[in-house]
Amino acid sequence: MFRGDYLMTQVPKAKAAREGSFGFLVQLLARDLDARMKEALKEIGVEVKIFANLMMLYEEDGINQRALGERLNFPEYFTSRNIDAMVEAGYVERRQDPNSRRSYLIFLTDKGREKASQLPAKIKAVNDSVLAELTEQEKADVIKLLQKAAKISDGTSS
Amino acid sequence: MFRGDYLMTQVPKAKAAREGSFGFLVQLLARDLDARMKEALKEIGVEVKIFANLMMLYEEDGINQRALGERLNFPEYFTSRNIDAMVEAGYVERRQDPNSRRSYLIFLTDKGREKASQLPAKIKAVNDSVLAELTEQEKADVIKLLQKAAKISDGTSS
DNA sequence: ATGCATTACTTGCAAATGTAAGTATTGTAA
DNA sequence: TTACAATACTTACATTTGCAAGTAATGCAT
Repeated sequence: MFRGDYLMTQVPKAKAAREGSFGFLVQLLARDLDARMKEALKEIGVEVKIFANLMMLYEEDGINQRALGERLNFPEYFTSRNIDAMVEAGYVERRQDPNSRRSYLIFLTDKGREKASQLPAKIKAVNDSVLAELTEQEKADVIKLLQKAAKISDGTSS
Repeated sequence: MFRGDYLMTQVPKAKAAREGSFGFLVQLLARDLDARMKEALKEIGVEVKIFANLMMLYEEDGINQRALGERLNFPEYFTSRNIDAMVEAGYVERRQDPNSRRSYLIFLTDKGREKASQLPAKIKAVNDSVLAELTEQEKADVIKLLQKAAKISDGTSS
């Protein structure tokens, strides 16, 4: 066992309170997810900070930076720098929006598309590993509940 | 409506994929929680980065930095600097551990305890506001499921 | 009791982040 | 048409972060 156990007197109550807090759990899981994602992405040489934008563009490119950021709830400055990094990595390119000289449309390069194509499997693997303890039904349930909390309609409109 | 809508062609599928991802939802909620907490804490003049440790100490002080960090899954350097900040704010004090000259025990000051006493209400308010769309049963469900994912036993052993 | 691993904590430094202020372009209203 | 607001994006600067390396004290095996 470990020395310091004598400090543990009367902790259970505090522990329960904290671990029963939605906020605490979400923060804990967010950090865990992030660490696992970082690991998984290392295998394909993609930085974790880039991956969300890259995935987004894989689903639809030719959008401007503002639109890209909005879909991920990222602030603009972040998207701006993120795209700098992706351009530098050779994953995307900025093209002038034919309708506005103040905005760019972002397009994946072939290299970027190739990298992005590897992302869905990684994302799924990480999500599955974090949710490994849950049954399929429970996974569906927790996602539905989180969507409700995040005020995201679940799309199933029938 | 807003210009740029012409860009939205064929987005629904991508949107659904992203919003159905556990990881995406957790990150989204984590940022939301953080922003709301920051707001709520502003009212009582407590920095968000400090609040978790302060809350922890309110539940039990007189523990060392390592133990404190472990309970929150925070890295040591973070706890170290966090305590610096709390000491500076006059919320806690470091006392030599009578059993070891290489560790400190952290105690709340009266001022710190007073601040900390205001935290539970704030935490509850933020959690409630994020989970406002859910019924009581759903709240309990989502917390239980997240605990299971985080491999935290829920304590109810019977 | 000596040497070496471990524990507890801190810190230097490079990189990442957030804020606020900047540029340039476009919309809009008198 | 001109002036003022709004949009799209960038960047300077101060702070925060994270890693790795540091200090100091302790445990532990020989």
